[in-house]
Amino acid sequence: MLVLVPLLFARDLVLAGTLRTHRVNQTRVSLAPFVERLSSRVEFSHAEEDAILALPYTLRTLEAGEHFIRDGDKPLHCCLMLDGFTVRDKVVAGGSRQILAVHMRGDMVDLQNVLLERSDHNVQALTRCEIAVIPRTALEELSFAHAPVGKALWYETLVDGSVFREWIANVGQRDARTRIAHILCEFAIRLEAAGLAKTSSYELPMTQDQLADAVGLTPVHVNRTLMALGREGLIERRRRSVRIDDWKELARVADFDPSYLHLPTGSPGAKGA
Amino acid sequence: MLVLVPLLFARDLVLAGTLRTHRVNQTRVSLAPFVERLSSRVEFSHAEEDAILALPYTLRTLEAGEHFIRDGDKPLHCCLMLDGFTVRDKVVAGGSRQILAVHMRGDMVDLQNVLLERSDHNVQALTRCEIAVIPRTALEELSFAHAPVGKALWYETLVDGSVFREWIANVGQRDARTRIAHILCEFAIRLEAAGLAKTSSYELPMTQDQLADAVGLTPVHVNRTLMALGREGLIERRRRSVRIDDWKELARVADFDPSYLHLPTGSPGAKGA
DNA sequence: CGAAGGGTTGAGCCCCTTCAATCTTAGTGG
DNA sequence: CCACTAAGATTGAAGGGGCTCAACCCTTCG
Repeated sequence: MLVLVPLLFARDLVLAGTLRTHRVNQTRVSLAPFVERLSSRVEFSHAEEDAILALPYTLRTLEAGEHFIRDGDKPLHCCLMLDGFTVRDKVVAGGSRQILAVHMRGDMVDLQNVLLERSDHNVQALTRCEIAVIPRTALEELSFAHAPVGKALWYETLVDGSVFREWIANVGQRDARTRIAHILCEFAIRLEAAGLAKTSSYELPMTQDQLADAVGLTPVHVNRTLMALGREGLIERRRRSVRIDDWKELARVADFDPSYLHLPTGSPGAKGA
Repeated sequence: MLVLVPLLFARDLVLAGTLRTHRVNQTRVSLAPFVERLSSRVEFSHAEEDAILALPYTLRTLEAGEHFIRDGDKPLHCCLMLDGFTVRDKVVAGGSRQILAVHMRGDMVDLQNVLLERSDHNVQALTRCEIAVIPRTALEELSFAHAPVGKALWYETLVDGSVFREWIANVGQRDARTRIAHILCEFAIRLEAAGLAKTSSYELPMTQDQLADAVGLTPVHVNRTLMALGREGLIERRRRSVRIDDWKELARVADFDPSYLHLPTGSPGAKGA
């Protein structure tokens, strides 16, 4: 089931030529962003950094639309996003689906698999993705062998939970205009934090149908609302590309306060407050 | 700010007379249900159990409606529910609020405060509550000193996250009838798991206004929907008391599958599948 | 150049909201 | 024991935000 794809991963790394011959080196390079991400919140010793870099993993490419984990599976691994976008979703009776979270480079998807045996939702690739597949047992052992690593991973799952809470409020209480503006703001901040775009301008990683599933509206109404936001001069769009013309006003309309993202201090999230 | 209330706590304990003189004994008695809860998922040694029981804490009574933590606070403690009900909620622009979670005896509220510095939501008492207030530093130290304890607490927060995901799907995709039936089913299972009621009959811990805030509907529509569920013979109500006449049918209508609650095996959740 | 996926727009409808009134129940004080 | 009160539950009527259905358009790609 797991496929080694040694030549296709983190697109901005230029070490492809050496990968096949330097397996250890490949390992160190691929998980390095993971170490950086975790260490933005917890201080690591060199030994701990090395332990993270020594985690066993398999590189894998997912095609757009491919399901990686399905509701009810008992996954034996977690995946670290190296490139591309994935979503987590649930399908309810009647067949409609709710997107629960969108993940991008640097995110650890489904870290709850470290401890929860059975997955309660699907994980699907939005775009072609490169992921590092890490056995749950390795993550569990590492977490408890090195307390700071465990702390950092626990922290990640707590932030996950915080975003879920904001999403409950988003779909539960806000009208379409506010709801969509809010998710546009969230993407802006998170994409910039991940080094994938500037807050003022980015490529939306999803279609309007998918956006609709994320905010609990119909695609038709998402479209009308996006058009309206454009007409009001808050954003400009051309297909998937989004430009935020008036960040402050959009954030106001969106009722957006980035503190729920719990970004490390110094991140762009600060500007949104 | 923290008040010792030595005579009012876990109502089914009959040791009130000895509390003032046997501080150590009081401690052990009050956190015992906490040990039991955690050990349903992780195996503890005697030393670990003792370490949990030795956690410092303060007993406190909250009056109905009282806010315990507010959005933006930097809480230095977590609270273990000994009796009563609390909710976590967020208030959005415009003033409407979304209830994010309902907590009952045995639940550890706001365990994310162990690592996240700033609270992103409020915690409010629904009814009069007895809680054990535990310093976050004590929980953090314990978690990393005793890996199984850390594992159990991490587990608790992951289950929290799983419930949040289900709530996103609930408010995002389901119609009023399904949504309300779903939350009634969730309460039934959780109340029974907490030993507070039978699945077939329980006391709803909230008013229809509060229920409305939990499911993202108006109180008026919640009322109409409850009345309709009653007319259809799925439930019977008299004020807050709920009796489920046809569990299987209600669960079907609710699109309810309790696996998202990740209850320990052997819990009543099994029957809902 | 044709097909396919996704974006855009219109018309009509319905679920849920809003506003407002009435009813029920529990609690209080005389 | 009963009036009084307040909180919460219930019901009605009317309106609107978002849905459904369906058509059309635009871009990309083979």
